[in-house]
Amino acid sequence: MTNLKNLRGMIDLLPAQIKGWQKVESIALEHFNRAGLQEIRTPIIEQTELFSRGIGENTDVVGKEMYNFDDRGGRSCTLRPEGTASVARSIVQHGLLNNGPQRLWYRGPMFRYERPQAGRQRQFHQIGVEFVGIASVMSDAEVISIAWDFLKDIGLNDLTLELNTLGSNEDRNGFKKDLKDWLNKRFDMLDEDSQKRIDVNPLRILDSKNNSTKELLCEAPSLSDFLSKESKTRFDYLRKLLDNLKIPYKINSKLVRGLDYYSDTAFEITSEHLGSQATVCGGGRYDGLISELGGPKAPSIGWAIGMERLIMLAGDKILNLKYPDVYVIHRGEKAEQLALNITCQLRSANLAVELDYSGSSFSKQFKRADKSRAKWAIVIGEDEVSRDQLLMKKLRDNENSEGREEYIFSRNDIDQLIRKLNDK
RNA sequence: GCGGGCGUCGCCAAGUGGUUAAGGCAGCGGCUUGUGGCGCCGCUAUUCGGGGGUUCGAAUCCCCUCGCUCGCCCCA
Repeated sequence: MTNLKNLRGMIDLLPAQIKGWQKVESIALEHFNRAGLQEIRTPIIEQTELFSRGIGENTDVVGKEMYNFDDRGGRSCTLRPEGTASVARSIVQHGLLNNGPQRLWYRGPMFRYERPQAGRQRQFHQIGVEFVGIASVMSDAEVISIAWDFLKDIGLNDLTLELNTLGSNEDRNGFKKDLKDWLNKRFDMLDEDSQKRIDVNPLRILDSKNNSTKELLCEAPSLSDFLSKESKTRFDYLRKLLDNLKIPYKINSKLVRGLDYYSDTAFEITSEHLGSQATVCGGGRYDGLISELGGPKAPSIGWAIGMERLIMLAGDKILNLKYPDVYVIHRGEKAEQLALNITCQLRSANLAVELDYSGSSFSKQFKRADKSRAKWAIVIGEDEVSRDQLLMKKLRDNENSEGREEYIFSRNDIDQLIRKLNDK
């Protein structure tokens, strides 16, 4: 055993698990293609400033969870903790909005320096969608429905869509001021965490898990009283659109979300089967981010799904493993060459073929062929080579242990063999 | 960042201070030199995540460190 190990929270995805990932990714791609989205890929390292400005200096993500380092030129760099800021930067930098609104998706690793636990790693993977430059409430509903339909299609059932509106920045600022005053008057009754947050990020206190604070907050001013008419109308309309789409949701007025750039629509999709990290998808509207990063005014909305959590929920449902169609057994030098040729020819015909490399006895090779769960074996030995023939034999045939199906083909008649293989 | 549990072969594990570290699965070889799924036989950890210490003696006790896991904070 080597003493080289993975870094904490950085996990390997081993071959046995990858099938599930590929399946999920291919289903996602289908959904995105149908919705007419385009993929964007951005670097996993950015200037630190992008995140501190984009996500917000006072958020937990920026304050204590980023992987920062100085490169050899002394620039402060950060491994991206999320995807939206990078996508926004890229859009601004390349002027993509000159071509009209952007409807994009992305995927890739994200990094957050946190203590790992179930459903949380330091390197994890997100797949996300961003609609940039679209203000219409329709886009809110559409973006949510893309996530919802995708998760349904993966086979996830007991999911909850939690929905809230954060109002416009002005709405929130007014509310923040009132809330702060109200909280300061009751400073001694708050838990320690919340006391620290009053000036830094009072909204997050609403989300407190501390019981006495929770109780106290029942009396607190409510954001809904500060919502502008526009924000209210927008939220009501979104609800109506979701009702029409038959997407069930639960209003959660405590849902604040940890990134500063959100405004108006905020949502999470949660599951009870994830342990304490219940959120599988999180997103919301970020109307100010693009201009904050030096771009034009471009109202936007998006979400991100945590792949690891999604895979955990999906479990074996998505697996349906693919076994080889054919296992090629051979013995002798000439047979070996022929076996390799046949293998490649069959693969060109779109068949999944496994070739034995062991050089051991036929008996052993047959055992391995069985283990591979292939449907057919092709046997090439000295006899076959001298007669220019191929023997094809049915595997995994439990019923007839005596007369198992066998076919002999001429070496020059591969097409016929392929036809037989495709028969069933 | 804080607090619990854990770490013995590729996997699942027994062993809790006395000397050869059970067992099962998988793997490899044989019974069966060209024919399979069963069965039987054999092989596979100089070593117990890593380092240091206590001891005549440590996988077993102590310290440090790395990793995993669960909870808090927060998020995907």
